[in-house]
Amino acid sequence: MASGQTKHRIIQAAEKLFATHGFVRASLRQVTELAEVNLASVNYHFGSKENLVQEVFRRHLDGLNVEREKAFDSVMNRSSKEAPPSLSDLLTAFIAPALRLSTDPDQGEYFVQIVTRGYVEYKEELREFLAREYGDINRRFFAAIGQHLPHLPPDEVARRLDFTIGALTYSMGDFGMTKLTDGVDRDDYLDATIDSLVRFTQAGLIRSSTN
Amino acid sequence: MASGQTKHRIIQAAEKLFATHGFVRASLRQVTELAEVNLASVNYHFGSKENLVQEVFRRHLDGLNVEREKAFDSVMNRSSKEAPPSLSDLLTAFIAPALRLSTDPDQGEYFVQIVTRGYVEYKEELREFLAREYGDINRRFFAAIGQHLPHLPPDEVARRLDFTIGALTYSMGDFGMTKLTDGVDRDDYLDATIDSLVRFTQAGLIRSSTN
DNA sequence: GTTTAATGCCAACGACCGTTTGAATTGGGC
DNA sequence: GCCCAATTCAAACGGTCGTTGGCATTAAAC
Repeated sequence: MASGQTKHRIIQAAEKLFATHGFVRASLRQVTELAEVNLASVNYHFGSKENLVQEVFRRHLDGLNVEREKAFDSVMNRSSKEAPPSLSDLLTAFIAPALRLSTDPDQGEYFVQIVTRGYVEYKEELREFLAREYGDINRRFFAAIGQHLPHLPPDEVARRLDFTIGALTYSMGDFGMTKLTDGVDRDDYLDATIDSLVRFTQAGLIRSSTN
Repeated sequence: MASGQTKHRIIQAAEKLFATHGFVRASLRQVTELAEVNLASVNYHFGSKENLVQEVFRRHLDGLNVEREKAFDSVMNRSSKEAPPSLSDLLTAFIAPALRLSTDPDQGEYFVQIVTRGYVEYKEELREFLAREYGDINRRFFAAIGQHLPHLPPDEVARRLDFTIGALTYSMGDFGMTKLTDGVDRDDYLDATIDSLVRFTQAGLIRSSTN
């Protein structure tokens, strides 16, 4: 078998089983059986199960990170000091890559479940990892969004951003689950969800001070 | 040891370990060691680890369910056909019990993590369980909230309710984590978060159709 | 064709798991 | 004090786990 083939087969099988059964429940015997490779090859190619786990969900998170950077840069490049990006554009850039990736049948069939599992099963470690790898782009997004809420105290801005992230995160999981009904185009439904979520969070962010 | 003592000690220890290490990772040996009871007593009192797991997170979910029922009934009883409950009151009734429970140092120190773990590790089973046990109160909430959005198509209402649940769910986890800063009273911060979330979701629900 | 390093494979190891067994211990009812 | 049911306990069982060691196979280098 050509080099790299085995590694790839293992990762593919691991993604599927980790997503459906969790990192702990899914055993290397199940993974290697699904991948149709020898049991020992996991430790040969990855060193340990722990390393395989890390490689699996790092791959997905890296993908999302790249897309988010692209979306942010694209929005900022289209704007200027005189005409800063609209809140709607910023939110779309923040939301769309995540929702898109979570429904991409090639890249992210198991993306959401992988991240969710990782977040729950490796709570502290993943939290640090996210802060380290995502901290930058998130801070830039939040700074840009925060400029649309100059009248609010910082902790209230932080709270509303948390609500925004929460709505997005839940949508990713729920969408992947999936409420797509027959006869509705996948991309159409995705676009409708993105649009709906952008409007929802925008209204929540700027208008939640009224009664 | 008085009867019931052992059972209680096991549940207490199990809650802590299940929350911090997950249902799979936390072994009965760890649980019984922390509880300072004999290993076999788990199977004696609960029959199996699976039963213990179910009892642990059922206890929390039951508690939340009761609080939610109370809050819903309270809001509805204060209203009439001529003066239906306001959206703000409905959202408060929907949100407050969950956030309160998730920050109650006695009842819910591990509540959020328990539910999150359960949701991830027992995906399908917990989903059915939630639909069976919570379906009723949730449907009643959604019906009452939906009456404030009569102009919207049902699937758009459903989406916005998902966003609402997402913001709440995320807040529960994040709040418990916790961003409470020194010198700020716990209840004050909780009330501020409830208020902020109610306003955020209210704005998102009724005003997200504008640009 | 021979050498050599990389990779695949089989079998086994020790560790930990949930569960069960059967005997010891407890404590209330008589 | 004795009985009996409930509970606790130490020990072990069978099974699965991640990992490893040693040997077979491959394929590129010379």
